[in-house]
Amino acid sequence: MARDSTRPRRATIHDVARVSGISRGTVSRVLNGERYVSDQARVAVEAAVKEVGYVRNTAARNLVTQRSRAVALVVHEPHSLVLEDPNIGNILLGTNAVLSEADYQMVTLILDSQRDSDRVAEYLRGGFVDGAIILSARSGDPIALAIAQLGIPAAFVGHPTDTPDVPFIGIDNTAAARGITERLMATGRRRIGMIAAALDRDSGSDRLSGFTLALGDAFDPDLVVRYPLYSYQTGVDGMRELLERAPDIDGVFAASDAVAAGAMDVLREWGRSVPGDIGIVGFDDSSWALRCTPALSTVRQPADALGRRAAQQVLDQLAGAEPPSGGTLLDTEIVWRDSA
Amino acid sequence: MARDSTRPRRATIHDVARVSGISRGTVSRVLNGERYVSDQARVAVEAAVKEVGYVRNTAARNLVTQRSRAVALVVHEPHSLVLEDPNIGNILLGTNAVLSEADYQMVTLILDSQRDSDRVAEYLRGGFVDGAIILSARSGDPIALAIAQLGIPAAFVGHPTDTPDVPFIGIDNTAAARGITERLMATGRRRIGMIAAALDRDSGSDRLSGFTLALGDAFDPDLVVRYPLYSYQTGVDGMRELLERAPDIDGVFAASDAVAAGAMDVLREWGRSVPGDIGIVGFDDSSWALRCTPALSTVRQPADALGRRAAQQVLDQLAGAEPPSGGTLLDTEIVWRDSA
DNA sequence: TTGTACGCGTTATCAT
DNA sequence: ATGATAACGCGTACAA
Repeated sequence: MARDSTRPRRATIHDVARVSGISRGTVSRVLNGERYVSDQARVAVEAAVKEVGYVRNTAARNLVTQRSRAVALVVHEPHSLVLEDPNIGNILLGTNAVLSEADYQMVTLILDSQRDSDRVAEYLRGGFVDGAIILSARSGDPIALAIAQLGIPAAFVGHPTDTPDVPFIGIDNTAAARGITERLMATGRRRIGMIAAALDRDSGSDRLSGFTLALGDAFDPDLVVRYPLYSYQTGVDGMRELLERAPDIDGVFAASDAVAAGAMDVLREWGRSVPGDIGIVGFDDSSWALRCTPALSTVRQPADALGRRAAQQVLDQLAGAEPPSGGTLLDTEIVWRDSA
Repeated sequence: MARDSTRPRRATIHDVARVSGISRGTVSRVLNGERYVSDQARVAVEAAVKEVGYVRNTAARNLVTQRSRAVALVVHEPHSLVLEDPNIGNILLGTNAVLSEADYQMVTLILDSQRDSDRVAEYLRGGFVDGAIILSARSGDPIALAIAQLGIPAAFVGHPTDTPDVPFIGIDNTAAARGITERLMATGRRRIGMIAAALDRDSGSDRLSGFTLALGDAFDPDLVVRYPLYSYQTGVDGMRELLERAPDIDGVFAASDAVAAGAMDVLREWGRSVPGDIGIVGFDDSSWALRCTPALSTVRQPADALGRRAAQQVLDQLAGAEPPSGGTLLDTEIVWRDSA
């Protein structure tokens, strides 16, 4: 196809060389601030650059230098979840902070459909990025596959079950869930239920495991309800279901703060006081937690640190370090407030 | 720098040609599914591709085809705002949907510091994207400058004041704010205040203008408090300030739903009933609105549509259309619930 | 239908 | 210190 003739062609090094009467090689050297260029040449080149309005084509440069100084952040969440999950934003900011500090460009790729999936895989293969960080990959993820096959430096945030080769940064959801459930038990509750969510991901199923472990013999499967998403609506529906199944329930572990918020609104509606009649705890320590009345007891997840560590992991590999065989688990912290 | 010798070199068309015994030109044709290739050649090439594990270097292809099939979405929000603003996620999803449909890759660039700003400008200039969509650019934005200087197809979401050349998609904040304020006045309130925010952006200052216009002679500057961010905390602080200044206040226009939520929590704390003692309205119709008790009356902003239209605008320009000289304003809608 | 050769815009090597 | 010239990986006009 012929070049689009409506917009003027971008100036190239060629043009600068022609106008300044200096060879391309020297022009390139000036542009990159290398030594061994005369002041005379430098001045002439700089003038020519201004005259023709030259801006470097980084894509072409990358072709020859074989690197792009860009790292992809792949966000693999369907639709609304991107909006509801408070951790994503913090992970993203943490990642960006570290990459930015190292003068790498973070390129965020959002997956919202199968079609996106294929295109993102193509993008990753295309040589536009030197490495990748993947958020919450699912089982059989084509992206994870592309990464593995391509062998570029990468790290997962979260713990994908079926891609053992790539390092990951996560938290110990099981231990954290167990911890806060035990704390809830210690307040003297006898009938404790859980609103579980996102069981197709390690975070969701691990939180349920932790809950089960904590209760031990006291575990009653009827007191667990399961929903696909970590959402406010899940809390609303889940709490209603629990109250109908077991009107005598006196404690609830919600799989996330948003879920807990939904549950608390239902409790108010039903005239159950918190923490008087029912104690409730959440997970994430997101902005939801402080908005609840009473303020929510929950687990603090170091989302920002997760992003930072994942980014650092990729940077290390870029610098030549071997990727660690296993993963890294960051510490969580119980934040005890007034809801239990 | 010598090629990194630790990782094996990626296979190229060259390798495929060598292994299959077919020329590079024909290999390229097979790869692009062009006509005029014999089945024999096609089969041989496909076998060789598998054998050497060839994947196309899209970056190199872009260099010769002079386009990337990627569009940048530049999110220019400091830190926490990315997390709090519910519109951003929806705009982002709308944009991605349209670009994805047209088989364009959306590349999201997050700006969180001055350093990011320079690097993103460099990225935009680098030839990695065919166009750009800019969210909430500020005055004197270096990104907006780079866009204008570069002359690539672009569109703003929101209405930057000092970059007149680039088309924008927005809403009429002034009219919408005026509309909901008038509606609030119609409920019989006499002392109406506003918690204004983000006055450094058109959305913030326009909402204040609309409020002022609606009140007309009844406008009392003492009943307006100003804060930098559209946040829950702004609502908390702002409502306290208003109550201290004017204990007899009976109506509040909050600059966003998050602000309104903060304000309502303070009102509860102070023992003022909503809507009994005080009527309150917000802006955005985000998830905050339904979480408030009572449910918040607010202005619905078509965030998803904003993203879609901006993307379409860029695609049109990419297809050769002239950028419209002015901007496009999408309709808002008052959603009247129970808080006023 | 296929192969050859050139160009995309840049950096890197090697003389000079 | 500088200028030719060869890559980088790919598409494509042209010739065959």
